[in-house]
Amino acid sequence: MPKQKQLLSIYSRLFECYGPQHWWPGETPFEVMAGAILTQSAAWSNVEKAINNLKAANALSALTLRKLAIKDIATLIRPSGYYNAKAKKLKALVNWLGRYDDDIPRLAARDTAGLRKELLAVHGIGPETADSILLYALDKPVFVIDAYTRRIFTRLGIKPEKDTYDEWQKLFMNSLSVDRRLFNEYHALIVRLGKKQCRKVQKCEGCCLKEGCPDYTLKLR
DNA sequence: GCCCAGGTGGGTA
DNA sequence: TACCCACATGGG
Repeated sequence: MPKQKQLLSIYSRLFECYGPQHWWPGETPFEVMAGAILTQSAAWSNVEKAINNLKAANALSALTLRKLAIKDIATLIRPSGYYNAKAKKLKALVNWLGRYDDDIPRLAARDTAGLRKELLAVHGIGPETADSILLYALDKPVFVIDAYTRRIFTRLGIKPEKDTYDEWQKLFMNSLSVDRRLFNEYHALIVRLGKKQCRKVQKCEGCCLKEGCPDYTLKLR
């Protein structure tokens, strides 16, 4: 089967099984941006706690975060883990936004490639975080690659020659139509499936995505 | 107590 | 370029 058909077929099966995911879980573009940093190597349940702390302190805006000291930001986002490192990263993000007067619609109007390059130059924003911001906060058609994507598709026998972020992204973006809604839903569904991975390989019932589990098939639910 | 979660940056060979 | 490691909380 051609790669394009395989990817669309997997997407259909995921969508039929789980339905629309309504991603990203965030009320404003800025909340999405902050969430993209806070969720780095962290469970979303912990990120929610951090975001709620920021909301309660009226600190979930670029303006407030620029005024706050790094150690005070760190205290608020403590539940998300790596709080000192992430406080610095949030500072870098809001300082960058300040160069555009925190005008997110104005940002969104700029070209995707140029924006991506600038995001990657911000401390704490790597390719996955940059693409999450582009797709979920700025509505740009880029495919987000994460650990789940690599793990699931490798086990399905679909992977690029080189195991790099850019190669993975090309695999999806060259095989699918460039459609932000498709990219949005597809990535959200991948995470939904990935989160179901079985923790006990010995008792796997077909849901496990871990390396070494003999029973894995893309048996959903 | 142990494992892991929607990564990234910095240092070393 | 290709590895290592630090960064840290909370749920299963």
